Amino acid sequence: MKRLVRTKKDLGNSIREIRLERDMTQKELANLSGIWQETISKIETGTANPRMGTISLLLSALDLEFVLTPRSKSSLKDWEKIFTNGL
Amino acid sequence: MKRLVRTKKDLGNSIREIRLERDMTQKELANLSGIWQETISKIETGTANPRMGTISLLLSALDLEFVLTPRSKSSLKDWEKIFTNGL
DNA sequence: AAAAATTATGATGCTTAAATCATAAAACTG
DNA sequence: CAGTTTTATGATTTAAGCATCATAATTTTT
Repeated sequence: MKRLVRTKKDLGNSIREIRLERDMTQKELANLSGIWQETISKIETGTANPRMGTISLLLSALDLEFVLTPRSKSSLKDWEKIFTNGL
Repeated sequence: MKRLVRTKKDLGNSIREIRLERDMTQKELANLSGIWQETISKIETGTANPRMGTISLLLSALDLEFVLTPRSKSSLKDWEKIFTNGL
């Protein structure tokens, strides 16, 4: 399943999903990545606005990477997302 | 051509490449994204460690997105990259 | 080469990410 | 339900991002 990441909310949701798929706790991911559990919590909930360096550590710990691609068309138009919270 | 982004250096290189492919100046990208030209310069050169919010604005301006995927195997082993600067 | 445009760099100020500690809240487990 | 684990939150401190202005260095154009 393809995980698109455009916003910090997307990022947090994806990281949480993947972490859980692997039966990992935030503490375990924290140990692996060198990022604090508290920080991971804030990133996953979308509270934080993490730096690229922090994101890199998490990607590395989860053995993930970004692939930069042209945006796929969304089923929702941008103006519709204003109402559905999809953006 | 697939652009892998693992580090802030990767990010800067990719953004610059794509910007140039589109014959865009940093100033133009700045106007489009709302990020200052000076900041874009620092991001492209890998000097800065940008926040996800900043990255999002650039992705949006360039109509790009990240796809989160398992890491592809590199042709170089990690220890080799230490010598080739590939990391 | 001179002029113009583009990019890089350096400083300041404000804001905030992240480390760190403490603890509260929620979700499991026996 | 009590106890444990996991996750969330809040405060404090330090470091750094980003806006902003100024200007230097580089590249492009004429």
